[in-house]
Amino acid sequence: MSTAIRQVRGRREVNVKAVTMRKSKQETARTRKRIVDAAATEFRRRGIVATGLADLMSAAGLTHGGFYRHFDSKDELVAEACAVAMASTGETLASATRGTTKRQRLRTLLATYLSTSHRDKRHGACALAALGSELARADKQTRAAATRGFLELVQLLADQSDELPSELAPEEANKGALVAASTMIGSLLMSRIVTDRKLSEAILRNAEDLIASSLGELKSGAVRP
Amino acid sequence: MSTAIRQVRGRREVNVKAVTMRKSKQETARTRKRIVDAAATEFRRRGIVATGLADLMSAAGLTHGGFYRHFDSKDELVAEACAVAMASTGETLASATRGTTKRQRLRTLLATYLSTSHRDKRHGACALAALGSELARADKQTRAAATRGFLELVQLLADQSDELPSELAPEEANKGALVAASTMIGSLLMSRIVTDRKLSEAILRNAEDLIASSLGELKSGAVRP
DNA sequence: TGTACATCAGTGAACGCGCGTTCACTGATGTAC
DNA sequence: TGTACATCAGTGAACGCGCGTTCACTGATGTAC
Repeated sequence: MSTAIRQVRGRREVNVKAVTMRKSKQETARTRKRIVDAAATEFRRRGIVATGLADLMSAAGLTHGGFYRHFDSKDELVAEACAVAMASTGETLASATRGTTKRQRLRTLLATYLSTSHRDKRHGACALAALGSELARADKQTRAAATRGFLELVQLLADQSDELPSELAPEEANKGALVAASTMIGSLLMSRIVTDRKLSEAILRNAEDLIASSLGELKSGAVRP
Repeated sequence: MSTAIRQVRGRREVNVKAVTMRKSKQETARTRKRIVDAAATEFRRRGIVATGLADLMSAAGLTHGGFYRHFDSKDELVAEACAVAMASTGETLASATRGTTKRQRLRTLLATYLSTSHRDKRHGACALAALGSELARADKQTRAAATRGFLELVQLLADQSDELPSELAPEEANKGALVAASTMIGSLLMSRIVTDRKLSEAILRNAEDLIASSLGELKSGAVRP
């Protein structure tokens, strides 16, 4: 197969160098992406510090030596993997709410994030809950990626309560969403730590209910004392 | 000094063997406690996986070889250190509320937990926020210790809203406290991850306000729709 | 188009290092008589 | 009380291992003419 591809390239090389080059870069980029994706999965499964580069590279179908053709250091990979993990959670939530009515969206979003399957499928879960305490010690780039992902989650929640009275400052409007996001992350985290199954489920269910009614209240324009 | 102690023991040995033995065990126990305390501090500062036993032992003023006179494995120490860290957070919160009026207690508790100094002084901070994602991957004993600490925090919060209408089931009464505890942990965690100083402070302040008014609402007996 | 050379993604051995754990040893303390 | 022996907390060297990183090498691909 690789021979065939080579021949095709050979025929085209004089006329479409740019395209050929782009194709080559694309293949390298694809490998790089495979490594980042494997990292996003393995870091969330086992933790950042506990996951070695050799494990990671073999999860991506490569040997460890090739790592430094793509990254300057493990830290660089951590930052990228974190960004990818955050984006994939964002997409999961966005696609879960797609096709539901505006009214159902908040409930669907909460039910997805605070589900037992999200709790148990850690390798694909929200990186903030899966890696939180390690992210707090990570370098600036990684924390910046995590911050962006967090703000996306806040925004997604704020979008569900945009029927707020317009006289409220946008900062004020985001207040409930900011706390709701922290509650979701904290609840998912605690549901994983706790050794009692019923308690674990109560944490998730209660958070779901309280956020729904709390943001729902905002939605109907109720003002707190 | 140790010679003097020995002489005293020498004089007593015939009559009070039991006491002499107890004294010896006490000294060993004190050393053991020093190791656990150092671990509780260092784990929270650097993370569990990232902290080596040699670092830990030298932080306790010992060399690494003596570790296994006190513990069977690192995991055993992790579980104990986690329990100690959780207990110390409980004491910090309890002593902060001591001397304040019943009415002020919730606010004081929230202000203490969600303060920037708690955010920044990680080595003495709440283990659930400082070690959360590592605790979720820890063995059963460690997670059980974390669970006990979490439930204590929940109880402490529930105690501030014990003026609830009595017809509510105790389970229902704890619902708000359970979510409030998760919110506090999630907020403290996120305030550490985020790269924007103002955002970090907004996370803490907003959580404080919303929990205060949310549990305060429960306190006055208001019923949600 | 064919040929000679350059590039560079990927391999696998090797680097020094720190990890958790083990062990022979020490010396202070406790025990027995 | 004094003496001989046992215990055991603590030391520091050593174990095998996996870590992040480097490097000489390979071979497929791309480039130049």
